[in-house]
Amino acid sequence: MKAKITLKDIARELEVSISTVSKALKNSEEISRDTKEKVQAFAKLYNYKPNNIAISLKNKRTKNIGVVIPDIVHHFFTTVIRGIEKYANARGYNVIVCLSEESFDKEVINMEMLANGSIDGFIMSLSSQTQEKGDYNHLKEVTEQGIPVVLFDRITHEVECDKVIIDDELGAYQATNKFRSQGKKRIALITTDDYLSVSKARTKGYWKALQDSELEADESMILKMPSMEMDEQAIKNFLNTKNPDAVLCVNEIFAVYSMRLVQQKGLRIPEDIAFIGFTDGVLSKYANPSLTVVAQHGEKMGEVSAQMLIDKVESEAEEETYQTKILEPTLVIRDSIAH
Amino acid sequence: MKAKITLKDIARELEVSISTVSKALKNSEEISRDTKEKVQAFAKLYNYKPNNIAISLKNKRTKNIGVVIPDIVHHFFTTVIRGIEKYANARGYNVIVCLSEESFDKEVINMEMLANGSIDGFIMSLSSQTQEKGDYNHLKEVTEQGIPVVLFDRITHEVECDKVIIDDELGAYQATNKFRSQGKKRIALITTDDYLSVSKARTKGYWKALQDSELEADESMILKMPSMEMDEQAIKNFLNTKNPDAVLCVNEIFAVYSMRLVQQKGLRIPEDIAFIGFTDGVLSKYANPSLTVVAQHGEKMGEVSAQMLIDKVESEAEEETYQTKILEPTLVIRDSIAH
DNA sequence: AAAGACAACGAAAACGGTTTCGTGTTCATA
DNA sequence: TATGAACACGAAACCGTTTTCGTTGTCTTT
Repeated sequence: MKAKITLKDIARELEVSISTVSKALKNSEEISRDTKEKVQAFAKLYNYKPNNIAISLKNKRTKNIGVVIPDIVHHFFTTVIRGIEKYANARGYNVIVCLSEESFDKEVINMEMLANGSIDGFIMSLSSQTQEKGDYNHLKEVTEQGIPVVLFDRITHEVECDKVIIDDELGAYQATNKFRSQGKKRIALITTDDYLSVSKARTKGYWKALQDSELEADESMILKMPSMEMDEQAIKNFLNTKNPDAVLCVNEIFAVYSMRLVQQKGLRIPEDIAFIGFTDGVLSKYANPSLTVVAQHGEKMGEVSAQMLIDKVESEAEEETYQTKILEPTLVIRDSIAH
Repeated sequence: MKAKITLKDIARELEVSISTVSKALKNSEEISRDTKEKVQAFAKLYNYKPNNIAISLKNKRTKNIGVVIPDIVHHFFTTVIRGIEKYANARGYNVIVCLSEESFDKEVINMEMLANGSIDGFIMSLSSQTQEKGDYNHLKEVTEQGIPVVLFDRITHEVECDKVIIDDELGAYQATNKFRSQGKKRIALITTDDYLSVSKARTKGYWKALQDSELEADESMILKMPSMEMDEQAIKNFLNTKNPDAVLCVNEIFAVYSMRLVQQKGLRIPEDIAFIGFTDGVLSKYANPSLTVVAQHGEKMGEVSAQMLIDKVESEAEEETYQTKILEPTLVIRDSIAH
């Protein structure tokens, strides 16, 4: 086992000072050609690499960014991470991932762990419990310390920071209109409870589309699930009693499961009943029939978030200006609707 | 914006030395009751938290572990990360995720980035390019520096380190036997090229099961895809010409896609043709029919890997003993086979 | 009263770098 | 020959901790 070599080691071997070595390796003009060559050759030979921690301590920059998300076994978040990772890596940053598992406490603990020097900034999406509770003090504390934060997807307006969302309302609006334009009359919505900012926006878009049309918007055509978990029975009852001819679902799973249910009843998709979901994941692509979805462009969202964060981290100016970027969703047409 | 407070700040305010503050906060016996109370109260009031970076530099422990995987938009890897994260977090460690994107170069760069003090150890799964190339010098260098490494799933025996795998051969063997016991005669395998260690093992298990039976093992019943990407045409041709009555696939996607193909031909699943895949992801669960799979227990794998790594990191002893843990796969029976 | 024991604290080194500010040569210039 | 650049390098501070090793002052002991 050969341990890492340090500046001190090189200095001792070459009988020069540590400062000389440091400067020589940075090709400083102060150091003579001779010495520089000697030092650089030696460093290369012994594969010298500066210690990241020491550098971090010195310039108070870790080149790490903390990502705190509710769940990772979820296609959307996964693609966001990929986007963040790709962009951050290209700019020399590493990504520390922490999972809140939809728990407020875990979110707080994770942030505290990272906020003590481990990272230069946060990219986060709020846990459902946090959104339900409406307590954002942990976020405020961090921003007050001067640590930049970018919130994406599941955000709050109570914290002043940069934000990246997709226009969920627009996505739902367009999807609902798509149904209308295809002559669907009984358009249902399967969603989760309103405390999730995204579900709320989607419900709003759905509602608006109906109100903007000749169709009557009917509260009872909306099924609100208490959590992200599937309640199969609830969906079954809903579909049986409401008999919709089109269903908008706030995620893939609700949609795919619903499609199976109606297929078992002998209905044809999309002729008798059409489906649109949210999130363009594997499930949509390989479902039978393949599912039309409102794509959220998670990877793009990750990239944009990372860019905003790193730009802020690296900007000297202490401007207190925050922006919210709104990404446009797009409808990915597949076989669960007519086309 | 209130910046973080340091030991020095407390010392100045309270007119004691830095060492006294440090000791007081650690409840050292050296310090008088009075002083301790004063310091602790002050620290609490100003929400003092020690700087992680400084501590890392001091004791040469970062409490970070580096995870380098080929891809994150892949259910199996995602569950592994979750397992790692949960376990590591419980022991006070953070997880830095890097993606190699199946590229050898990226894998090398990522490891070098992290190996200079950023992490205490690695958990990795090799990129396909690395396995194809067979070049493991970057791993050897790291282990020679005394940085512990745990390899999982996509491993190599050329590097001395801890390893965690599932018994892929056994999984394929059992799946194939399942088909046999249900009277299937023409059992096909859809896999990827052999350089992926897991595919190789699965092919071996499949082959062994056939050789152990009265059925003849036939090379032409194996379709090897050149990469992880779907080649839809190749699968179509294969199924049409070979007419299997059972198909084992090394992942979910091949299986789900194949099921759709044969359904379009009017075949019934599982009566006419049965399917088993690998990886117990969302796709299997929500496919129509739902897919029987060899579950790989990714989360468990992550936990075990993290435990092995952290144990090694925290063990003083420089034992040079490495172990390979083999997890048992289990068959998750769903509707794509008779039951 | 001298000696040791002990309590309570501070100085300083160390972790591994970066950077500012000397300092001692050498050389050209007036 | 005295002056002053220019050059090449080193000393030391600094980032925020931990920890060892003094150094005081007080108290007990003989």
